[in-house]
Amino acid sequence: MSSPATPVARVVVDLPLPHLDRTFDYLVPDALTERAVPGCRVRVRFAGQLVSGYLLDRTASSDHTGRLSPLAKVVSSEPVLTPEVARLGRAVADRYAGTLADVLRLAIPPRHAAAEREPGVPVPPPVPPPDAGAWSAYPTGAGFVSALADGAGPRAVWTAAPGPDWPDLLARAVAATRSAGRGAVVVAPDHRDVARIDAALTDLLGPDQHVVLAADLGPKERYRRWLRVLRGQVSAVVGTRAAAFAPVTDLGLVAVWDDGDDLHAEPRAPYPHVREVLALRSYLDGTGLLVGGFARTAEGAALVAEGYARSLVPDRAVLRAAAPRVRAADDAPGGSRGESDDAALARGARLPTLAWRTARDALRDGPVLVQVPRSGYLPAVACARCRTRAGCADCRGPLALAGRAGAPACRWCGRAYPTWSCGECGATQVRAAVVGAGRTAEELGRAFPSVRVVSSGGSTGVLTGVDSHPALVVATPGAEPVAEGGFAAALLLDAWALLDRADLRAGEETLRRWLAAAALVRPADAGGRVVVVADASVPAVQALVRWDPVGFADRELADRQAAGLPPARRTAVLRGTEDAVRDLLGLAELPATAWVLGPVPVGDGQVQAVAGVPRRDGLRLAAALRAAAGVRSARKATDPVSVHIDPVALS
DNA sequence: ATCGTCATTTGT
DNA sequence: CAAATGACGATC
Repeated sequence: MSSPATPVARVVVDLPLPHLDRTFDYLVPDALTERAVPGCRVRVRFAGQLVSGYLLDRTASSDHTGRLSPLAKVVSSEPVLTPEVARLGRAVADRYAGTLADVLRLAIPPRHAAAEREPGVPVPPPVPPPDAGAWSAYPTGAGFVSALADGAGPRAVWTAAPGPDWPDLLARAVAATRSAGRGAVVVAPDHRDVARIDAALTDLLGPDQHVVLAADLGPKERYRRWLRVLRGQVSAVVGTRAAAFAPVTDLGLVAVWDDGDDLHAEPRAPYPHVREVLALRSYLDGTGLLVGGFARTAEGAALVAEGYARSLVPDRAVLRAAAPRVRAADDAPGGSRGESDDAALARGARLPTLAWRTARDALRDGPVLVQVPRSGYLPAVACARCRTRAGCADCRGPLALAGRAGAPACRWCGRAYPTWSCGECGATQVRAAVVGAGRTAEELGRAFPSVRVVSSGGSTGVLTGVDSHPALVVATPGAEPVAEGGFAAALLLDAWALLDRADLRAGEETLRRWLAAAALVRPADAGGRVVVVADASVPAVQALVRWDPVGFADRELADRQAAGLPPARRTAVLRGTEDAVRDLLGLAELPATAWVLGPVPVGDGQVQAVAGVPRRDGLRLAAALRAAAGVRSARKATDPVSVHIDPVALS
């Protein structure tokens, strides 16, 4: 028996230390040479300990000058780390100043040996090209779908027309991709949306062409389904966050629905965002990309602005026909002089008269959605008189109350404001943005005594759907059920609580939630009405009234450009003890274009610093921070610094 | 955790 | 001036 041609295994060790984020060479013993295939899980002796890893590939020789240790064990020959996912994982780690091992922990589910032993399932038959369906309501929609059916990789940021069609449109994009013999990945923020897309795919293609990957399946079922994807037995995947890394063979399309939802932001290091992972994937593998939602994020607008993706929007006439009539009612409840009966009742419900009348009239025709804010947001600080959000004069960050009775301070740059005056009206008093949500259902019940009131979200659990009978449906954002035949009306309440969030994306996030609720309402011609209780001069309110998420996103992007915020600039938020953060910043050779704010205390003995660079220097920023983290970890520096690139909430 | 490297100490 | 010792850093 001669020795094999490739006796060396390049191994990624599963350790979280940045300075060990590279491959290590091991000698493949003759006894393991058959089983030690590229992509398989292995165990190796590393610095005296037995650690897990992935065999990246086999080579004839090693650059390493010292002696090579033997591979200790091949855990399984299943090639779970495909070359595509290895490359994607490397790119995601580089983008987010993280390690490949950390990304692979997100991308590859834990092994379940019993699931691995099970026999495969038959590959489903080919799919015929679908017709464009409701995509024909979009001037470039049919072209997008037919490009996918031709096996091309079109890229689009899609702003969906209101209504219940969107899962079907996603399913048609997947079907077109499958008809070209290629695979697809669709990621949605939560299980309800995954279930809707799953249902649409089943309607269009039957149950066998796709698989649902979700975190709540249990380890065995999760791994079983993931293996079906890995083994090429199924080529269309719909799922939550982690599905973005699904090892689909011959991938032709990656899609994300509602990319503004925070659930798309991974909470574990290195904190990658689904949209960014999929955009990278489309770039690396030349696949189609579909970034969709009723709203458009500034990041989506940036993909269009830089020419990476086309804007996919409904024809203006179609939009007019599909959207409800939206009006703004300002905050003041009830009428003024010579109060009518209506106004008195409205006052009891703490509703503007317009909102109350709209609900009353719509309740003759069907269910009415009432969107109320979730409780528990960090209170930002606003002017006590005119309610304008208090912002930092230096960096435009949000002001928040530092302690119980402390002065307002900027949450980004730390500047304190012992005295403050409102830029709009000159008042010097501030108030915390108070969130009052719980009482709403109760008060509405009193204002509409004969009407059924149901709740969704919060402590009551989430409803998926309601029937077409009159009812008040009180829901928190993201928990709105679908109504059979659409809601007759929606009231969007306590807008200031949403707009006051101490967050860079407050306006964008507020509009996203409003659009999601308003999209569940019947078209204007069918009587659909929406009342948003907010000052009509607020840009998010205007964008809702005119149903113009694209214009809003373009302005948001321009504002962020002017303010030097993501996505125009790439930012890194560093958190840890003061010594650790200063140590890291001292070691990091940041690009010359970088600015640094802070560090400022964020409580718990931790501080935060923010570094920003122009977008084109983003990889350099991440590389510098990762190198500095590597130096620290090589020195066995204890107190860690978390590095978070372009966090969703810059606060 | 363990091993190798290299500077320093120690014994002749 | 060679062998022994130990601090340090890399870890294949």
